[in-house]
Amino acid sequence: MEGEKTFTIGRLAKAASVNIQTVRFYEREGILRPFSRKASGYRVYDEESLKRLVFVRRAKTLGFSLKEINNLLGLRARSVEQCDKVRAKADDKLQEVREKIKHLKFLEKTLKRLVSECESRSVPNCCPIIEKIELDGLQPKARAFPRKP
Amino acid sequence: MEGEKTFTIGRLAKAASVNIQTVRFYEREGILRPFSRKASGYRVYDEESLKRLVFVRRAKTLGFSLKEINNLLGLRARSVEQCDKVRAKADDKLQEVREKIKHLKFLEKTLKRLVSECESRSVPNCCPIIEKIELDGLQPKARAFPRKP
DNA sequence: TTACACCCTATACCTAGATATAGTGTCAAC
DNA sequence: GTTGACACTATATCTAGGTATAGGGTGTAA
Repeated sequence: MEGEKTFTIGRLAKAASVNIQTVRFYEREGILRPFSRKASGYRVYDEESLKRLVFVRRAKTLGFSLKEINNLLGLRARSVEQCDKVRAKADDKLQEVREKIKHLKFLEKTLKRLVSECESRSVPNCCPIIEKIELDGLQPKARAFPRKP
Repeated sequence: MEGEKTFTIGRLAKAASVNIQTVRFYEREGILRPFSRKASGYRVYDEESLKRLVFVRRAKTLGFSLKEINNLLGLRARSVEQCDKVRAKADDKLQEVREKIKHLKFLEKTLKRLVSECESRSVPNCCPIIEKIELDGLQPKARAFPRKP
C-alpha cells in the first residue's frame, strides 16, 4: 500500500497526451478531481486519475459528450432504492453502445471492401465510389420507439 | 427512372430529424449540396441527399468530425495514380474504426455486467461501482507508432 | 387576391470543449 | 541563493458545429 505512484499535473497530462489546461478544465467541470493537494496547492494525482483521464479522452473519440461521460463514470447506486434507476440508465447506455457498434461495423465492412477492391485492381479505374456503397445498408431504420413522438 | 422522389429543404430536414438551418450550414461546409435548384431558387433534394444526410448525422454520433466525414464520403479515385493514396486513406480509417469498435465492445461488456449484477441483486447494496470495473482493461496501450514523437 | 406555410440570403448569436495568456508562487539543482 | 522548469489562479480567446433572427420572396388553396 505504499508503492502508489503519484503525478504532478504536468506528468499526468503528458502521460495521457492531454493539454495541461484541459486537465484543469476537466476539474472545473467536475470530471476529474485530483487525489489531493500539497501544502503548496499543487495538485496530486494517482494511477486512478490517469485511467480515468484516458477513459474520458477515449470516450470522447467515441462520440460521447463530457456530460455523458460523467454520467457513465457515475453509474452506481448506494442503496436498493437507487438501484432500479441506475440499472435503467446503464441499460439505456448499453443499447446506445450497441447501436454505435452496429454502425461502426457497417462502416468497417464498407471500408474493408473498398480497400480490398483497390488492392486487387478488380475494379476498372481502381476505386469504387464509397458514397454509393456506404449509404445503402445504413438505411431505413424505422424506429420501434421514436424518441420524440 | 421517373419515380425519383424529391424533397424541399424542409421535408428533407424533417425526414432526417435535422434542423433546417443545419442543412444549409452543411451546404456551406461543402458536405451536402442540393441535387438542383428550382427557378425560384428553392433547393431540390433527392433520395441520395437523404441517405447522405442521415449518414453524416450518424457518423457524428460515432465521434467523427465534419471534416473526417467529408473525407470518408470523398474516398474514391478516378485514376490508377490516385488509387494508392485513396487505398491508404481508407486503410487508415479502417484501423481507426476497428479501434473504436474495440473500445465500444469493452464498454458494452462493462455495462452488460453492471446491468446483470443489478438485476440479479448478487451484489450487496445492489450496484457495483462502474469506475473500477470500467477502467481496468482499457489500460496501457503502448502505441506502436506514436503520432507525435 | 389574400392568407399562410414555406423558401431565400445574410448575419448574428450560442454552446461545448478546449487552449492561451498574464501575473505570481514553488522547488530542485547547481 | 539564484535560476529554470514547473505549478497556481483568473481571465481571455479560439474552434467546431450548429441555431436564431431579420427582411424579403414563393406557391397554393380558399
